[in-house]
Order: sequence, then structure tokens, then C-alpha cells
Amino acid sequence: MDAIDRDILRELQADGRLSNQELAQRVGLTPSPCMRRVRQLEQDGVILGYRAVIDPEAVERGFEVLVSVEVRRDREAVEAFEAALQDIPDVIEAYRLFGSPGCLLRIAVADLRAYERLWIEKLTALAGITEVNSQIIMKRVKEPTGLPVDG
Amino acid sequence: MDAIDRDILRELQADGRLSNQELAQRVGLTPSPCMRRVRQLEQDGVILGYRAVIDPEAVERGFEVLVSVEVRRDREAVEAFEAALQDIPDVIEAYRLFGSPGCLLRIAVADLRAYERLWIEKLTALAGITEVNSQIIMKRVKEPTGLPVDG
DNA sequence: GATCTGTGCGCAATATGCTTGCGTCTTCCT
DNA sequence: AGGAAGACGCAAGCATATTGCGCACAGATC
Repeated sequence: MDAIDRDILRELQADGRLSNQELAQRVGLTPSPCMRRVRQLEQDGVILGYRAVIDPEAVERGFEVLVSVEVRRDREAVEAFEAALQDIPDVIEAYRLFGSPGCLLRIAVADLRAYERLWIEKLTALAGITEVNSQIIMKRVKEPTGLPVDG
Repeated sequence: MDAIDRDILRELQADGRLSNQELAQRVGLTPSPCMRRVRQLEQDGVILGYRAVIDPEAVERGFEVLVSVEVRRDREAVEAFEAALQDIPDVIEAYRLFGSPGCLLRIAVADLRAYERLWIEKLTALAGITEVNSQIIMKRVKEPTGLPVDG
């Protein structure tokens, strides 16, 4: 993992569909060794995959909410809760935290009405929960644009 | 935007480097119309881009922290704060919220030591802040794997 | 109910880019 | 200083992307 590899990571993070030729030119290599490096990075698990980024509005997911959840502090409740999360597609992302809240969910739905329905039908119905606190996102201040690659 | 378009979005979200041939086969089309649809989705802004997903551990960013920040409630302070965030690469993602906390940051650094340095050098140094609360992520319960595409 | 029109599919040909084997150079270790 | 391993660049063969064209289907109009 040298400077060129890091350049490759930066470029592919910005545009995952860069052609090998273009990528090679940008990092100062010819196509052959460039592709070998990419393959190597993929095999080593440095590059986990490639993903298209979709506009949430276009697929009716423009309304995002952060939900703090407190779960009863016993193993069964936690495991059941986390398993249940997997089956709610609206839950985009979930973290278990130290301290309070015990868990944070990021949820994407169409609008406030859709969130109300999700809240009443799914979230409050989850077992072992002692507290639910919804916070609507006013604005995304910084877009997740990938990890910084130092060096 | 019909059922085939949604299939395309699902497939490309799962693997953004799918060849057009393979993609066409999966959604039940021949390569030509399939590529035309993809181009259209790109032009319409439904597909915002493509991105390689990198293992945070491999680039020294395996230690993630969620930071709640309270900012003084005046326009200048908020704008200065949000502008300052843009210049801290360790801040991967930032949301301005209704209610409390006023702002939530997701931060990725190498380890606890690196976070301590960031905290003391950058976070506490930000102007207009009234409260900073760091929460270390114990576990990512649900991986962000893209948006669900209904239909 | 027939015709017209617009939209979208599939086919085929061209061009582009990917992929692999091989020779050469550098670098590091002994 | 010599040897070996790793990485680069070149070139050839091959897969894939890309474009223009003809055709079929659906909706609207008369």
C-alpha cells in the first residue's frame, strides 16, 4: 500500500466507474499495472465493493430521521431488537453505542406521514424498548463522500 | 421510472461495476435498451454517481465516533461552525437537527489516541459551541447498504 | 374500428477498452 | 557485487460498450 495505491483509492471513491485507462492516466501508470493494483486491492479486501449512489428523493426516501432508542439492558432484549431491525428496510443504518442512547437508527422514508406510520406500526411495536426519541434532520451539513485517504 | 428501472437501481446499488451485459441479463433486457435506461437514470439525476466502498480499517479509519454538538443559536455561529466542519476531513458526515442536539457528526479516525487529539485540537477549538458529547460506536448493527427501492 | 404517432425494444456493426503473457528494469537482500 | 523478486510497459487477442436502424406495441384521434 503505497502512494499510488492511495491515489487509486481516492479516485475510485470519487468515481467508481472510472475506466481503467482513465484511472491509469490519473495515477501515472499504464493500464496493465494499474489494473493489477486494483485487483489486488479488491482481493485484499481494501476495496469492499462498488455502489451506485441514488438520489433519495427519486425513490421516495427524501425524509430522513434519526431515532434514539433505549433498549432494556439484557442480552435477550438486545439481540431480539437488533434482529428485528434487519427486517425493517426503512432503517438504513443502525449503531449500538456506549452510554445513552443505547442505539441510534437512521431512517429514510417518503415523508412525515410515512414516518408516522412506521413509528406507530413498527418502532413502538418492538419488544424490549424503554424509550424512543425521533429527531428529524433539518439539513445534511456534510455529505458522506467517502473516507479520507491519507498519505 | 417503471419496474425495470427499479430493478436496475437495485442491481447497481448492490454492485456498481456490473457490466452492462450482465445487468441487462439480470433485468431481462438486451444490452442496448439497458444501457439507454442507465444513461437516462444518470442524466435525470436518479443515479448521482458511483463509488468504491473502502474498508475503514485498511485506511486507518476503523475507529468511529458520533459527536453531539450544541451550537449557539444565532445565525453567524451556525454558519461559521458548519463552514469549519468542511475543513476537517475526519468528519465524515454531519447533520443539523431539530431539537437537541443541534448537530450530529460522524467521525472516523484511526484509534482512541487519534480521536483524543482531534477532540482537543479541532473540536473543542471550534467557535460558538456550547456543548460537545462524544459517543463511541460499539458496533454497527446494520450496514448502510443503500436505499430500499420499492415497487 | 382503422390509422397515425410516439415510445421503446432488439439486431448488427464499429469502436473502445479490458485482459493476459512476456521481456525489461529497478530494488533489495545476501 | 551478484542474484532474485517484484513491478512496470508493450503488444496481441478478446470481451464489452456504443451507435444507427428497423420493427412492434400502445394510446390518441377521427
